[in-house]
Amino acid sequence: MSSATEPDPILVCVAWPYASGPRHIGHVAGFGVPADVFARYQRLRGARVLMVSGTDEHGTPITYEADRVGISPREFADRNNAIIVEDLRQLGLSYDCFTRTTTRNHYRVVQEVFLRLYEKGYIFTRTQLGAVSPSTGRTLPDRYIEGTCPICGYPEARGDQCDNCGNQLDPVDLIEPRSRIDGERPEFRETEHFFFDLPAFADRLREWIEGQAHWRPNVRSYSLNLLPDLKPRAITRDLDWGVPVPLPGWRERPDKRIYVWFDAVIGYLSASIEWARTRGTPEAWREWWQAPGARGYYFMGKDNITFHTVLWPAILLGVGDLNLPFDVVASEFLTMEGARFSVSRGRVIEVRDFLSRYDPDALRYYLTTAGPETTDTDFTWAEFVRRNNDELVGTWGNLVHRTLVQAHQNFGAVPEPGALTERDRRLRAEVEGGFSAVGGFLDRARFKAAIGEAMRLASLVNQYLAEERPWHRIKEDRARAATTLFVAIRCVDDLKTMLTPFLPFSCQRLHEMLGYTDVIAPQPRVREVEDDGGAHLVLGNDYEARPRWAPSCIPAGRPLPRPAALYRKLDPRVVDEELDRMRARA
RNA sequence: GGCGGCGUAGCUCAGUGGUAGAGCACACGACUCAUAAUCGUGUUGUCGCUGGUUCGAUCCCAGCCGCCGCCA
Repeated sequence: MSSATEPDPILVCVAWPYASGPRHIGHVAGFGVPADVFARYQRLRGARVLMVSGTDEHGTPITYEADRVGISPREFADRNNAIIVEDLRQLGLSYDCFTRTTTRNHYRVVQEVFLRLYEKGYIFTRTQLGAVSPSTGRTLPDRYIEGTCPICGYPEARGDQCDNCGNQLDPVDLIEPRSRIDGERPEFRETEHFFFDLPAFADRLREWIEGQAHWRPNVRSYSLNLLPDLKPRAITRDLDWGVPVPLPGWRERPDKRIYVWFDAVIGYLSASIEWARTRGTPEAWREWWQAPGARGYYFMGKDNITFHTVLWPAILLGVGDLNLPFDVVASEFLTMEGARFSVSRGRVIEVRDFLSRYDPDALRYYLTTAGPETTDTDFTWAEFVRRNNDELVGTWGNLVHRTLVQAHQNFGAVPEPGALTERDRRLRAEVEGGFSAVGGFLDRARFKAAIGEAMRLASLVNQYLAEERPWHRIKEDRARAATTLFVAIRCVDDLKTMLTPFLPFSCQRLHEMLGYTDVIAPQPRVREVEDDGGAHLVLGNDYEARPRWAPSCIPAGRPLPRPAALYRKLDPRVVDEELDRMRARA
């Protein structure tokens, strides 16, 4: 039920990081941090939020990487899952359930979805020619095959296209084809696959997408552009690593698995179901997936738009009875010191590496204010240090510190105010207006604008202190200084609430410095969950949804502890140190 | 080859059919409570190029140049 006082349920679906290795800050910039800011804000305004994701662990790349390391795909996925879970925990991403695609629960849900679509006639079989490695018996994806281009004679054309002449190719046509893995010549065999009948949904998708006026324009137009060319899409592969096809005669086959893209998007649903089962309320997921007022927000990088605006909605339409996405918030790409992230060239900074030297809120601040929200943006160490020192520490951290130090030293408590002046009231009104201004931006997933407004208000409070000069005034008019500091503390308290979605760690510390004893920024925990005999890691927690998105009522007289700095200023030398590290990896 | 994006002050980026903004950098001033942080004032631009639509375009359209991405 929806009403003005109780917001509708909010489902926050976050793209599933691929477990082929540790993730870098570009990955979390695109979906992790924005999604968490959004989820935390929604909880603060009292909405019931369910935020789900997990590691995406099937697919050919993982089997190859595992082979290279000499372990099984499962072991390989286990390792990376553990690393990624720890990264996300340290970043404070408040998932309700961050799981993985190798759970029994996920297999079951994927197979149910498959069967439902199959029974409705949206899935059919078709025979095609596929490349197979003779020695391993494994299928080779087109881009893992190279050979001489039949059109221009370029000797290193890939199976899907020739980098020299740009023509699209079929691997069967390559002259002297060879595997990029081990150089051997692939065999081409007939193979039968299942296809999902996407064209059957083209009209419904068009009608639906055209109605989504609130989407980011590029997401909407990009998606509409895809529709005229929709073709049936393969949803199985010749592979032994993945979800088995749940049909008689297929289920037992060791060489046929559901294609990773199909199983991964279903993870949103399976993770929601896992969350509900684990907490002993197996039907609770329906509140976010079937209630008419529930809204699903999907966060991802722009490379994933197709899956979230076309493929997944088509699956949902085919299954029926499940809500389509309300918004698909796609971010652009982050680059690193002027070029794409490149693991092989050392142009990369992994999340865990970053967090071993810098605070999570410093990274969250940077990724929100300078991240790829609407256009590609570049991460540079110089800009990271600059924004940390000038903005996070200088404007906001310093406002908190100067205010609390003065209050603590002179009064030991929130000072008792006298009558507020016109100037006092003007500042209070402006800062309190931030709840609707910042909130309005956050409701529309406009994160840069939201944090920019909060920071602008912080500057206004600094300006107010510069004018009122309580440190000077206190010598002749202690009562007036008390009022000024009282006003400033209430503003700081307001800004703390507004900044909590962005900076949960430091705002929780500030919350306590202001004498509160409860938790405003709960953090996720890692725990083991039993799953039909196996166990897997889950990142999550029970977060309260309690309305706190409202002006400060902090009472005068409340004792204040001695304040401590919220943030660390960075030595500009770290820029060169980090650049040296990067060069050393190259 | 098809599709799409981007090109705005030294730098990073906003933005709007009516001749353009923020932060940083830079200069000067104020203050000294505060992690030498803060506050104020000021300077900076043929809004990629060429045409078109319009009374008027940086914002609409076409072509071009440059950078980038996606798809096949």
